[in-house]
Amino acid sequence: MNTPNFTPTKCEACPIRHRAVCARCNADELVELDAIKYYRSYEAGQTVIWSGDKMSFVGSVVSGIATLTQTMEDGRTQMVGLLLPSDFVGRPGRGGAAYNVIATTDVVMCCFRKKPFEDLMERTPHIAHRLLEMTLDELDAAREWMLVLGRKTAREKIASLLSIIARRNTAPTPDKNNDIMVFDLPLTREAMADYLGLTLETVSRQMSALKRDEVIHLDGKRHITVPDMGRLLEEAGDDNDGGFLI
Amino acid sequence: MNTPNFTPTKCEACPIRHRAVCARCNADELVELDAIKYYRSYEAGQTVIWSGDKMSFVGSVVSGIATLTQTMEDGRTQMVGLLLPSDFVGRPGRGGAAYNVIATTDVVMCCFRKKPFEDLMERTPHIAHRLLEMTLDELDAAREWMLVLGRKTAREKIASLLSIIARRNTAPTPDKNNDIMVFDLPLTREAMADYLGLTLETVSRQMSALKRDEVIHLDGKRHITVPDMGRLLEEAGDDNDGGFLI
DNA sequence: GGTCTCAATTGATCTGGGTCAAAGTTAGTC
DNA sequence: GACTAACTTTGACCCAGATCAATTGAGACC
Repeated sequence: MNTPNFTPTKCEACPIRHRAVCARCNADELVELDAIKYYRSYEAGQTVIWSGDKMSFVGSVVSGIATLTQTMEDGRTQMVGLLLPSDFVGRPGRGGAAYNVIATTDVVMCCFRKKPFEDLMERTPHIAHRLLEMTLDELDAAREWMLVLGRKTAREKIASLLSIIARRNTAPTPDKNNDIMVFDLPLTREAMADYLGLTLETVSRQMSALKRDEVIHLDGKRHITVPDMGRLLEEAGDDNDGGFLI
Repeated sequence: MNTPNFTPTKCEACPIRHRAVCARCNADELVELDAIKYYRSYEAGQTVIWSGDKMSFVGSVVSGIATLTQTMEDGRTQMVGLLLPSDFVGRPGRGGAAYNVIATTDVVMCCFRKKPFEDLMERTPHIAHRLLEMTLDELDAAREWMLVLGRKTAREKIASLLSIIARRNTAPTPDKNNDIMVFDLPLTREAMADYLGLTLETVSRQMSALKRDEVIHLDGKRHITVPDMGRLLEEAGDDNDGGFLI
């Protein structure tokens, strides 16, 4: 696990400043970034980028949640990434998109036109370094997920997903050693299934089972309370500190 | 798919020169790299790096084959990467290793002490860029593999693995449109199973089935002939150009 | 309130791949 | 050539999760 040391700047709206670029950036870089920056909005369900399309921008999620998915001709789909606020989208130096990017909720993105961004990256090593950092994080996440997909049972998969979302979604609980976590599930059962390589029925059944066994509490379909994070991690199969995803 | 444009230099033994660094590197960089470079050998079966250990070097595979694996407490293991000659190992800027690296055959690695390499990277943007390129390639490969693990059948998984190895292993066939491919499988059935999220029995059965259906020919246990690559790709479920892994 | 729609649950049944077990190959090594 | 030991194949059986199908919410809108 790797927590970037960045010094937050004044611009709250644009995460790329904080996370993608600003580890040690200087005023000039910020001015340049501001000059090529703009915003885009997408509605829930809308496709942000189609796999294979050429991408004209890179950027990061400001608010909302998007997913990266791959699809086979016969319709089987696998989610390969989850984009939460402050996550970076785009592949500097690459022509086309490799996956579908789909807005799960309404999404606002902070974008930079690709060419100017790449030029800026060429001139400012900090940006390239920060991007390498982030890409290594994503690679770790993807490989962690390969273990989930290849070797875990349905119940373990669900627990793994919940613990990842809990970790990313919860404001640090005032509670002592954040045993308790409360959050809203940003995904439908079908989306969860696509992430986990399961069917939505299996997801539903395992959610019910975890609820029955009091590993989680469900309030409505989406609002979740985890009374004991340690227990959830056990269920996920990574007893230790493990399981850090995207 | 992304084929790096590198201009080969004189040093045949050290792939990092050619692939990791030398897209547009200059003489100074080469001299510096030479100064901090050394070689290591590992026997088949030997563990190169344990997950969690701090890594003192980065480098690349010169000869032989190694694997990246993750393991759960109860012994379930998932291979998350395959390292063939010229592949890069190590995570500049990161402290510890995230996976076990295991030599499948005898392996020779060309290594650079980590700190000097990072210092060099700091000074020479080309290296950081090249590393970003490579990491993006690995990320694509990992995500492609997530689709394989999450959504493909056993038969499709085997076909996917074989087509990847064929693509990486075969010298370009003199044959017209390289329909035919011949290569040696560098993995045991168990290693294949760990890569594909299957058991070795299932791998064996599916190999036999592909042989029976004449998708492949087996000569001994390891020497494989693919009479029609198009057919194999169909079996893998990626009809188009698809399936490019590591 | 009713009703339309879409997400989610639950049940019944089926099956691909896992598990357990035995037998066959191959490459060393003495 | 016989003896190991490690790898591989094949068979018989089982079960976790898929599939097919019906039911139950929970908003949103009139």
